[in-house]
Amino acid sequence: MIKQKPTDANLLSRLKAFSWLSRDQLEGLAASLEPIRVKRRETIFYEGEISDRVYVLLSGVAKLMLLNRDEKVLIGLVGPGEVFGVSSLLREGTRPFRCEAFSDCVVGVTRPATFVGLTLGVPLERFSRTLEMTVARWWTMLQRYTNFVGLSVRERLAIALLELGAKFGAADDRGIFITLKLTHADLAELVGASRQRTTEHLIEFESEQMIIRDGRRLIIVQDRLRKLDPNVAAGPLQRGQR
Amino acid sequence: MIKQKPTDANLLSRLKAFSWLSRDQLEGLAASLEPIRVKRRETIFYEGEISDRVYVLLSGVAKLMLLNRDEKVLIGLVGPGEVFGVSSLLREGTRPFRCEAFSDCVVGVTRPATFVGLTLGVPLERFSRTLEMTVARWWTMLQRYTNFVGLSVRERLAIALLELGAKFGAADDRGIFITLKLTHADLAELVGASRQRTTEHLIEFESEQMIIRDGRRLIIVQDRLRKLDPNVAAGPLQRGQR
DNA sequence: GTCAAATTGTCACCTTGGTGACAAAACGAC
DNA sequence: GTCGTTTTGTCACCAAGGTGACAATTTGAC
Repeated sequence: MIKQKPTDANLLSRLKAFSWLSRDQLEGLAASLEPIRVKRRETIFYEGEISDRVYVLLSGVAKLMLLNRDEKVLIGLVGPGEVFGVSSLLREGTRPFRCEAFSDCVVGVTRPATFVGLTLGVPLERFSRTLEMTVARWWTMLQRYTNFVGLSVRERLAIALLELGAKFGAADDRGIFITLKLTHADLAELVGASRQRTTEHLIEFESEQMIIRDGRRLIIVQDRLRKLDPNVAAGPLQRGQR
Repeated sequence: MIKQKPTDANLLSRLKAFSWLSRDQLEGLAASLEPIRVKRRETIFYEGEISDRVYVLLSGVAKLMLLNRDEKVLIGLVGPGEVFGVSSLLREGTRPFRCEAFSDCVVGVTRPATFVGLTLGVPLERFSRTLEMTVARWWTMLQRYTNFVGLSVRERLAIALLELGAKFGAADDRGIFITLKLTHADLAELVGASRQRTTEHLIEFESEQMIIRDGRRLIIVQDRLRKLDPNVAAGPLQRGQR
């Protein structure tokens, strides 16, 4: 990455995402953005890194991707004028995705607090909390779906059960008791599989003692199920991991 | 749905999502929330409806789902203390998902402007713009992934090409010219398919004149491709549609 | 308690799409 | 232009998982 001369407010004002900002705001933002050149194929940030910067793509195209188990999933392309690296606006702090330049890019970099202060005029903490309260679900669901790509029904089912346990579970001496009455069809919908396969996998899980069935309620044995979750099994993500 | 007596600030303060709010904020919010009882299986809102309310789940469990083509996809479960129906915080205005009570629920309903005013102390418009600038990508990607569930490679590829056209396309007399040099492998990653199948489908698309290949660049013929996109083909969503 | 409706358990069959393996073609660095 | 590297085009093979069809079981409404 190579530094460039400071960003110009006029340039920003031409990007539609910023058109609603006042002249003062544009100037403040332009001044705070540190412009950086990134060449094609170079990485802008890695998954697992601490996310303490927000980025504005000034020119070029970048791609967001996830390294799922061994294969990578392209999550989306970022075009000029888009703000990305937005996980830094949440308090929880690491990047879930990797971002790399798809073509040569110029990227403006700034600090989340500055960005939020300038555009909204509210302290970052307050904004983060509001985001967490409202749109964090999108975030969670997005990570869920992207993680699901390329996984087998067995794995997706294991993950779904763990999530249910985390959200609707009560500790029990045998594991985590799920306090919902879920039919196999519900579970199937949740993981995007057919009812029949879901039934079969549940029976399999039971025989492997990953779950216990108490009538129509489920008790999940976290430790065993977690072995099926590739994200957990692989350990925390680290920069440079292949 | 049946109305209930007004919500209590003490109840809210016990929900962890709201724990950071001041006593005053909690009281304001409690006063503005109109509590409604919803019985199991009843619908809280339909996809396609105008979204002009925010909801707080006070008790029970609700489910969010998408009606994809003929089959429904369960997107996620909402537990007590969660805020949902958050698309109303964006300016663009209809519900992408359907929400129904999974068990008997008590839901607090309020207006987005009131909600944002009380929690953030900023006008809704300003907040919406900021959301659109920052986290709208999550939203878009989430809709993308949920729509992908249950679709064939052919359909996913068609959708991806349309998206690329919308984002990186330039009008051309033959269709929309995609200004990126994408390899089949890139496209394959984007739709979650193997490179080989992607090649085959592209050839198929070409022979059906849904795309034109100009060297390694693509020109897409929107009208034809769109027939493959189940969301478009079905026409705009309407309440009560089966 | 009774009975219809919903849920679960099992199968056989068949489609979709992943994989590895190459050859042909196109590209790009020199 | 030349030559190694990418990318594209094609196949045959195989595994995962969807589907329809039932029987067995459980549930819940009355």
